[in-house]
Amino acid sequence: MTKHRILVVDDEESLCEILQFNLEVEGYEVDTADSAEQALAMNPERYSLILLDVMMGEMSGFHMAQLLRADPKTAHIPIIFCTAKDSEDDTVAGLNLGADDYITKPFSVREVLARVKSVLRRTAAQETAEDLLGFEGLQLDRLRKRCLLDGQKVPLTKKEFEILALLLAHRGVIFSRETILQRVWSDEVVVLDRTVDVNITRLRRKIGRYGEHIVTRSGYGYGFEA
Amino acid sequence: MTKHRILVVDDEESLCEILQFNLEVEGYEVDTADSAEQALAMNPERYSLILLDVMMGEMSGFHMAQLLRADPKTAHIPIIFCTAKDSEDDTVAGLNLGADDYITKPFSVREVLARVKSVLRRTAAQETAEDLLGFEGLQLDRLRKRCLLDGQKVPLTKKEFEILALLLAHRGVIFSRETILQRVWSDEVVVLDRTVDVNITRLRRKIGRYGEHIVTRSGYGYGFEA
DNA sequence: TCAACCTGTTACAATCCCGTTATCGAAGCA
DNA sequence: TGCTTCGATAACGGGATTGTAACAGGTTGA
Repeated sequence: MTKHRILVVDDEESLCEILQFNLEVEGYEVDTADSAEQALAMNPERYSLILLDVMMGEMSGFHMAQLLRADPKTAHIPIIFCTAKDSEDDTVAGLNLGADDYITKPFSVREVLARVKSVLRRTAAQETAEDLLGFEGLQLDRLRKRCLLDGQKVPLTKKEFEILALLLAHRGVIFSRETILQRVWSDEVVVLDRTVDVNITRLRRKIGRYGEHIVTRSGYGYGFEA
Repeated sequence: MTKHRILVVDDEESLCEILQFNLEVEGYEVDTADSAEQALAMNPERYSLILLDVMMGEMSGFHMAQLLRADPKTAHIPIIFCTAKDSEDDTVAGLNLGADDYITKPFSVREVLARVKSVLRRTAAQETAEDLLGFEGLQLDRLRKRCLLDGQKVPLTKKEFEILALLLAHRGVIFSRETILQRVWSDEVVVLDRTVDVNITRLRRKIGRYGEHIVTRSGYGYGFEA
């Protein structure tokens, strides 16, 4: 398991530092931003968790969360809200924007660490929860890293397997090449987006008649359709 | 959303009780059976999910799954297998019987809950499409980048899709060509505003009788009207 | 060490998207 | 009727997008 990267967004600099220090002690890689604008400018898609202050200067944390959710590159990233207010309205609104948890200020460092750990564990569990992905005679077993076509083993390479798993786990959804690169390749690796094309071609050929279920939406990307 | 009913089939009574208790805490309605025969006798078609032990007395879980799949009344019900063995043969056979997931014993209660939730979400998600934009028999699915006319797929190009999405999202509003160019094309790209006309024409033709709902306001622009 | 395999890049062909242009019709106005 | 303006539409073609074969560097394993 690679190190988790966490982005802390709060306009109180001292708070950012405290959180950064403590999270880094726990073994996370941490960056901080003191405004939503700054945070959005530093490639939020690279992080596996975002700690977000609700009350900030220009742009509120809620608004930023909305933007993150609207972009397919960042829509899946878990968000923990920090809020000083404990009015129900705020909380409810925040949760509907896809917050995965929230903490009310003032909070103890211990509390934050617990929430972070819990959210990361939960989302990690979700991603591996569906070990079996299938469509008719096509079965993916994520535990055994194996693909079966009508009960017959089909040797997929790692990349092919991961791409098919991604598409199959979100049947119907169209993923851009960029998103596929980000989710299947790690963030650090830089490859051309045409690489995705080539892997899709190889994948299509290997899964026989299900190849045509991997559809191309010109200008958008690829998806798995029934 | 009505409460989900879950049937737990396992010959270990204590295990049944533990699962029943925990699933009920999570808000599910749960019944248990200690044999495949008993389970089949209690109208399995009433359940939305079946948790099935592979190794049981007379009839194996696999065999029971086969029977469930053979009956159209129960063929659609998702099944999660519980198995102590992890031999390859068992798994392969299980997959072909249409298991939606499997868990190997010993398992934690947390793990079971996660799988149940995940499988139910997946099967439910297939029915309720998100991100839908529609007017009567005309549907736009933004995630799938797809347009349906009376349930029939209509192949729209990217530009056509984006324009229709814009108009449909703001029904009744008249957009100037300039605004449409700004929103659908990016700001950098420079094209003649007559280009919009042409794309509108192509779009109108493709969406059949709904073409006339895209109205022209001479001197102003275009909009979607009921 | 060699062979087999994985995988990113490149090149080229095929497709089709879509911007431009030209022509025509409709509406408004004198 | 003649003129002008605006929009509809057909047709063309350049260029963007995609599919795919081939190649090469890297890795793995015997």
